[in-house]
Amino acid sequence: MDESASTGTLGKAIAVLDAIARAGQPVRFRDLRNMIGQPPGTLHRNLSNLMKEGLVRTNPDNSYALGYRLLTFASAAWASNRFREIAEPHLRELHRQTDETVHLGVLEGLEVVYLDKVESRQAVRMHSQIGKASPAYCTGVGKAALSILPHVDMRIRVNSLSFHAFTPKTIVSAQALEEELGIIADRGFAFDDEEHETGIHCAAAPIHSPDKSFVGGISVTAPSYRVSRQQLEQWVPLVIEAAHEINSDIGIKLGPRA
Amino acid sequence: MDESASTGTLGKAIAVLDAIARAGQPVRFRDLRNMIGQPPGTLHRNLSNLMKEGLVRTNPDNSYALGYRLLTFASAAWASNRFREIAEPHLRELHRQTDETVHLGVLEGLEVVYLDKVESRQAVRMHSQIGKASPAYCTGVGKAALSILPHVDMRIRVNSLSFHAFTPKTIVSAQALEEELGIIADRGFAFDDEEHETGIHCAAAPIHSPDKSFVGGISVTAPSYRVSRQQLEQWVPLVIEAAHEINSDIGIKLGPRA
DNA sequence: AGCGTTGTTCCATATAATGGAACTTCGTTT
DNA sequence: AAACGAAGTTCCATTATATGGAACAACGCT
Repeated sequence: MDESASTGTLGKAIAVLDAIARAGQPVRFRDLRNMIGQPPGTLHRNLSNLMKEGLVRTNPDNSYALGYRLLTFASAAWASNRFREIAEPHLRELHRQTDETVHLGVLEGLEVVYLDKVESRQAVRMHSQIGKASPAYCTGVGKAALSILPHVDMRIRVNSLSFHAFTPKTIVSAQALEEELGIIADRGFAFDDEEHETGIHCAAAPIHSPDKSFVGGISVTAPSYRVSRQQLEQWVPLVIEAAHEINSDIGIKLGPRA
Repeated sequence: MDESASTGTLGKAIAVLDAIARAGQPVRFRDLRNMIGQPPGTLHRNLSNLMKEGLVRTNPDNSYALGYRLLTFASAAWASNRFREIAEPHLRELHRQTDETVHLGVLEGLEVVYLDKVESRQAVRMHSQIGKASPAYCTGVGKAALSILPHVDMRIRVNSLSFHAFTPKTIVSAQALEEELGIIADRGFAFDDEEHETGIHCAAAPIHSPDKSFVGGISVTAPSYRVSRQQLEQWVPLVIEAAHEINSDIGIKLGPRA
């Protein structure tokens, strides 16, 4: 695709942040050198600047990790997000109806970023999923969102994907995905049938702002062993209804042009 | 603090992000111009670059908001944070013992950033507090953390504070704060007696890595109407014990030099 | 203790940011 | 609806900053 327009100095600095994020654990200077080919002097200065800004911190063993200020930015981003705010009561209602985990996600390029989550038992990590980015092609929310894109846009994205078989059921070809998206577009909802994680399936429906500047989806997720496919199918009308209400609310609360 | 060393281009870009974050709502181009005095061309390019990087997004009405990628970075920062991970079971235990809200925070300059939270009823917004930055001088965790800093460092920070009386009980002078921090340092724990928010008080204890590269605290917070000062005082040993265990675990799990 | 590796500093050069000004677009008023 | 003013965008010569090779320092391993 056309990534022609460069973001210059900022891009290099963010590339460093991104490398640290992708590592998923504290990384050493040399690891970063291997991940992004910046020369020592440059990398060192980038890290130094990022540290001064609080976006990167060091551990005593000279390993680098993401800084706490990122949490502060994310907190602000989350708290001020109107779409999330509008969707929230509907997520709660959907959760009340199903007693299963409900997600709100937004399409960002080829990925879905989860904006909110309501889950039954706060069992494990409540917030761990917020902000998590997952591939759009193997998640319910992602497929639902892709399905409502203008055809040209959708094809461009589908054709720039590189597929990975997370499970035996993961869709791994552009043709198969396009076909699936066509079906989803027609019926207005998507299933994720253990395509991202074995034992987990979900039903999802797309949401969007009137002008499609915001495209995402909501889903009800459950473990296959506990919730049957039939049960999931019975929830579809609820998911769709919630999605429609969110769309309607966005139109009302953000104005007709939103 | 000595912020003398500039972060150049990156700093200007982050200043834009920060301005959007501080606004707490979508802002227009002209608002940003007023907040940070960047000339139109420069501001426009900064915004444009930040958008290409996914750190800023636009609403249809040309207002700017924080981008979703910030959530992804924060998610990674949170998930990979060893201190938080180590503290977590102790936060849960403290919560089990008190049945009130328990916080973990880290000192960042003059502020406290909340890294984790365990609360009784997941009533309102579970994650809303994670990543939130609050002034160190009027929060239990903040005062506890400040109290264990080397004296020089502490004085520098205290003297660069600008105080704001959030409530009638807020400490608003460097002298009073230093005195309070001395008391806290001696006894090893802090109270926040409605200093940040009327009707909310808490008991806190400092935590830190052996080399003080990480300095923070934990607290039990409760509404004054429901939990008396006496009750809070009875919890102090529990808070201190949890803090000691966290300190010990950090020493063990991150190695003696951590 | 010595050596190889990892991380840091320096500086002439190349590159990207700067910001004034001209231009376009949008929203508002008459 | 047209005209006006304000908001936002583009352009480009100038200036400031990033670049990265190389020399240097610190660390950790045997």
